[in-house]
Amino acid sequence: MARKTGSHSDITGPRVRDAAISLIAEKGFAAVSMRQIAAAVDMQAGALYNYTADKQSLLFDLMRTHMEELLEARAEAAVTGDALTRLEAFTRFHIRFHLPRSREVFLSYMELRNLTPENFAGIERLRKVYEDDLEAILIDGQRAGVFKIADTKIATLALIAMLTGISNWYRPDGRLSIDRIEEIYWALVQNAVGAAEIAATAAE
Amino acid sequence: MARKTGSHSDITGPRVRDAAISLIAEKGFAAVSMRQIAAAVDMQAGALYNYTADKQSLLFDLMRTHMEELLEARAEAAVTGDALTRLEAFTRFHIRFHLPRSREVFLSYMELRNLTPENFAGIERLRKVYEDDLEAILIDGQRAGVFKIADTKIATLALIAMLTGISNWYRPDGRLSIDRIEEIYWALVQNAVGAAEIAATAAE
DNA sequence: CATTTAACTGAACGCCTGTTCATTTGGGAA
DNA sequence: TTCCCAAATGAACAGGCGTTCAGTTAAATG
Repeated sequence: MARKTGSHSDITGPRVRDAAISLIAEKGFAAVSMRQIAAAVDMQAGALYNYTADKQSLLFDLMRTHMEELLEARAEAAVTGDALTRLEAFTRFHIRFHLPRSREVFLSYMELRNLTPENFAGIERLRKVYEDDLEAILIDGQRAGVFKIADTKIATLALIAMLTGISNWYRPDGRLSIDRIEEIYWALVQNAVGAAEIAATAAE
Repeated sequence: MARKTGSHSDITGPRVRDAAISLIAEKGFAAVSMRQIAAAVDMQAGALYNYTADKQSLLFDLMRTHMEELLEARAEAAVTGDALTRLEAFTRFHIRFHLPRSREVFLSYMELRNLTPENFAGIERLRKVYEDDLEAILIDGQRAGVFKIADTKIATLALIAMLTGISNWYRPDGRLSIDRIEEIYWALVQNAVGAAEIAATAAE
């Protein structure tokens, strides 16, 4: 046996990537073998090398693609307006983008240490773009007196950690809908940056 | 060669555990071999089996010990008083306990999926005790009208994710001291649960 | 329909894996 | 000082690892 009926790189390529994402998210990069990935798409391990140079490149490609899709989606969902409006847009975007991608989120946060130093630097650079996007909003709001933040850099990391943590417990069939989660976290974010406090004070 | 001069299980045991924590935190459980751990303490791989039944038990012991030390330290640092006071104590305790234990934190959050189902259940049970501790504080404060929280369960997870995220960027020689980090995060936590807002409203 | 090319197999490579065990040696007690 | 046991060694086991490649088959091209 050799080439399979109906086989096409356009079809097999995405299937390989999808199987790799699932397996790596479940077991971890180091714990998943090329033979396991191949078996998941009903192939022999050797055939995977039509789709990736090696195992390391496969991991990097998955993570880079995830980060690029994140930045691209964020750019498309860009919003203008005051800091509070933009913070709300960021919060809701983050949740809506990440919740349906629990495998990729898991993978991207867990497998950084399995990247070579060069590949790691590449991913970190993309991650920093996203963080800077949020920090710019916080700095703006701080300057406008709308937010009350002790340290915008720390607040950025704290908010992203809080929001990304949703992926650790969210289940599509769980107690809370995505809409409800958005509302709850938007309230938490608003409070955390001191926006609610200012609002209450202004209402005096 | 066989038994080494000055060798004692009381000494070698902790050395093995410490080397295992460092290596697993750095590379991940699946990526670290028993031979690598043994080499870090200058032994042969076979000798490790004087200290652990197998590789899986080693991981489980490391994680269980970490969680038990967390719960024990938390019990010792217990504070009575109103919800705000106890929330502050919890926040500061969490930071002070976790910051010097970045390896264990990393390991405990990353390697859950490498536990067998039974071992996983054991660790999750301990984790839940800690989460419930925080949620009890939030529920109390909510009832007393001191906190303004949409969903105490979610707020619990959000706060822990935010606080534990510190371990991802904290460096002992970094820009911020532990004291300063405590202050910044206590302000964020206070805000997030709506305590600051209540305070501001009351000051009208 | 003939030819080329893309997609895949299956075997092989050297190396590493967790774990076991007979054997050896040092430490502590009698 | 003799004895016993704790604490290691180092070789061996069967099996899995990432990766390569000659060979085979289906699809695409003309």
